[in-house]
Amino acid sequence: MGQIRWKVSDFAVKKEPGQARSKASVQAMVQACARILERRGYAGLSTNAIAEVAGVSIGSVYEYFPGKDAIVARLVQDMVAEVRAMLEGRLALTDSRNDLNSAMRYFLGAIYRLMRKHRELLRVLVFQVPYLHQLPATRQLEIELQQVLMAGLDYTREQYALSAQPHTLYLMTTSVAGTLMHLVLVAPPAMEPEGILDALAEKMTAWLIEG
Amino acid sequence: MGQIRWKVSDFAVKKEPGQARSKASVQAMVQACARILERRGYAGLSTNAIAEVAGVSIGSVYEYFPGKDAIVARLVQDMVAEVRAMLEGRLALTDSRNDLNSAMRYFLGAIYRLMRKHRELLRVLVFQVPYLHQLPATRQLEIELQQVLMAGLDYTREQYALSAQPHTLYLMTTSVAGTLMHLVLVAPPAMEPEGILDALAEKMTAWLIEG
Amino acid sequence: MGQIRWKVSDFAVKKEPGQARSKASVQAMVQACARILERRGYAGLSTNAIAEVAGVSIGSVYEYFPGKDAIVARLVQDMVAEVRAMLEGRLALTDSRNDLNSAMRYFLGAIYRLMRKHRELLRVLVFQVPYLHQLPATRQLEIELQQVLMAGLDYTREQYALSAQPHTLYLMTTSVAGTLMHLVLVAPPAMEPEGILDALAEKMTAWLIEG
Amino acid sequence: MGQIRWKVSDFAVKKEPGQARSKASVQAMVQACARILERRGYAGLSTNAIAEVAGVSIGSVYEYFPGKDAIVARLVQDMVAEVRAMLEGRLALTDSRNDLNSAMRYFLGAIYRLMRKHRELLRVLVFQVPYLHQLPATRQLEIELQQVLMAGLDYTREQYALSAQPHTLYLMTTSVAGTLMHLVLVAPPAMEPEGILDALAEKMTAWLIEG
DNA sequence: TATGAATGAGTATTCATTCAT
DNA sequence: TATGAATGAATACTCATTCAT
Repeated sequence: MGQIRWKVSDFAVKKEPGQARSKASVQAMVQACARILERRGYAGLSTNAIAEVAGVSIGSVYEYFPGKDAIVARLVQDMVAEVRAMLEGRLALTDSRNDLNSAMRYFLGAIYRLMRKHRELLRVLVFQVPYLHQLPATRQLEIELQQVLMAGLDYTREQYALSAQPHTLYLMTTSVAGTLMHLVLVAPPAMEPEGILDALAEKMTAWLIEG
Repeated sequence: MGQIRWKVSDFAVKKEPGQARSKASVQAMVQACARILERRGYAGLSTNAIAEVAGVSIGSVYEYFPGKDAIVARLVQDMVAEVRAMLEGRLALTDSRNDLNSAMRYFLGAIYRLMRKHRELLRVLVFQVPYLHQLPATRQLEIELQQVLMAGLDYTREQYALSAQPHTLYLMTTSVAGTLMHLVLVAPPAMEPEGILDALAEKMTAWLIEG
Repeated sequence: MGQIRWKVSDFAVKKEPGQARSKASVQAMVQACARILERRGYAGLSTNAIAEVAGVSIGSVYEYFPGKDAIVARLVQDMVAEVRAMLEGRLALTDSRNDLNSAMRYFLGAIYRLMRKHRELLRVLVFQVPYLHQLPATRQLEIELQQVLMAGLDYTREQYALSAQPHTLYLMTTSVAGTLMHLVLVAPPAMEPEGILDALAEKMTAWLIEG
Repeated sequence: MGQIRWKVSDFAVKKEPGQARSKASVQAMVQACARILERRGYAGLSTNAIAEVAGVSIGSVYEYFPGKDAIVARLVQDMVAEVRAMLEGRLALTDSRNDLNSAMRYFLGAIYRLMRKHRELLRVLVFQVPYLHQLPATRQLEIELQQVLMAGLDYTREQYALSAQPHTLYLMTTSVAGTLMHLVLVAPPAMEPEGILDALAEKMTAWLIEG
């Protein structure tokens, strides 16, 4: 019977790899986990499969992780780190003083491309991993995205006469998330995304300025 | 090993129940499926569990369904039928000629309440059932929602000077979906939904009218 | 890591066999368990081995028992039932009024022969099964043996001028148990048991009569 | 699959520790083995656990012992040495010429207290370690106990008119063993042991003198 | 000598599915 | 039609043991 509640320890690592060889093994397991999720889905993920694809023994898997879910958690953590690094890099380069709409469009595009890059993995994580929302990394990402948004908002508020209503920030995040998710995971490839992102950026900017 | 591709026959019924008793059995299985999904998640769903909860023998399950996924498919079909019935009922009662914003708000509220009612089941279906988007009923629902929206749009277009841009309809559906999903499945109960739905309706109406 | 505390449910049967075929399967599993314990010891007992020796599938084992310990518990239960049946049969046949020493010798011999019969199985149960003393059947047997002894004592007390001291009954049971255990499980076969049982019966009778 | 026959080499040490540090490591492993047996039982004993509790590496364990059973063997050896030392010390202090019953009582009490001291460890060794009776130390202890008893008997035979029958010595050892085992490992703590030991000593002395 | 990462055979357990009754 | 006993492939996880450093 599948479990329905998860303990923090399900997602914790057992032992941090010390030597270089250990680090490589752990990395191989996490990568193997990603490949299997993409190709076989969460139901096709097993510790034995991870060991095989990673080229390590099953014993080594349990040396470092208490079970497959901890490897998934680590994978999500790594992906969140990638998002964070990308956002920080972009933020340093951006100058939203000139044009709020351009800045908005720029970020939407960046996030869209990152999601596209991990399309199949993202699909499985979102639509199949039952505990995704309980993972520390997921929770942390949501918090950080809010902070980035709020910081950007405060920053630009000085430049523009921003008059966002109370719920606008919430509607923005959920709307953008809904659109990007559909665009990346559901919409047919035929649907041209650039125009949609243009329109989305425009509308979001309008929400910010006009309230 | 979990499968990654599903055939149409995985979701088909084996035999339509003829007698009243058979109908009751099938209904019991579908209801049992719903209860187990809510309480134990997709990983906790098994054909044996369905038989036990439904109070029928495991043999009977395979008499009517090729496997558990066909029962899930049937459950989704029933839920889609419920949505459809609700929407049709609402549409008949609504007169959007008077106030586009009120009509919009009215529908958002109706959908929100229906989603709330099936909160936990919806959560499992969306975040755990790997083949949800491949189900005929799911695909059909998306098409019908589009049609309802377009029909409503055509109807109201005569009343108002609607000037929606090419992508507006797409952005509306994805934004509304994203907001409702978050509101129902992710947001803390403390977050007061009525105000958010007010704001959402207002913004969506504005998109329609102002383009 | 091996467990150190056992729950009652570890020893309970999952489902009572109803049909004749089921009963035969369960009996085959219990017999297989006995054969494996005799030949390979408790460390060599596994659910897979039980299934193989019993000629049933591993699935069937778990159909009726939650694990191997429940099968061991059932085996002990059956053996206790055999002891009980033997004792009751002997008691009905015995007339201790004539000769207390003969009656004592008679019972010691009967118990000794039963223990001899299950020599290797008994050895493994006593010296290897960690939870033997926690089993309901074991506890029950101890209680019943005390009762039989006390009843016999009360009965014979009327015939003889029995003057057993307070601790004599306790010393009798532990001494007899110690001697029989050693005789059956430890002593070399060369050691002629009949003479020892004669001497033991004589001494135990003396304890009873002379206090 | 657990083994059922043990070779002498399973219980032999690989290498005698030379330096002081090595001696300390070996001692730590043996002590760790005792602690684990007490707390987790034989099923909870593993070489990895021994290494961890002893604070040495798993490699070191295999440097000095061929496996966990050799460590158990060494532990039993140490315990037997403790019994031997205790007995020799007691024997030197005892003068059984004055009172045979007092001497008997004295020894029973000494052995009882030693068994009490190692109660839980003794329970696991006796009821769970499958090869306990095959261990050289165990065999040696049985022989020595017989010798001590015989020597004491010869010595006291000169003082008293001892007329023990052929099997009396055997019955004494098995009865005493059975009673002490039950008193230490099975009987509830409520059962007052001193009175029982008094009665046992009295009866055993009587066997010696009266035959 | 000492370390501890890595190995992999072995064991418990589940669950979709079949088929004799 | 309905039943439910039986099957066995698949999966999670442990632990004795080796060997490169």
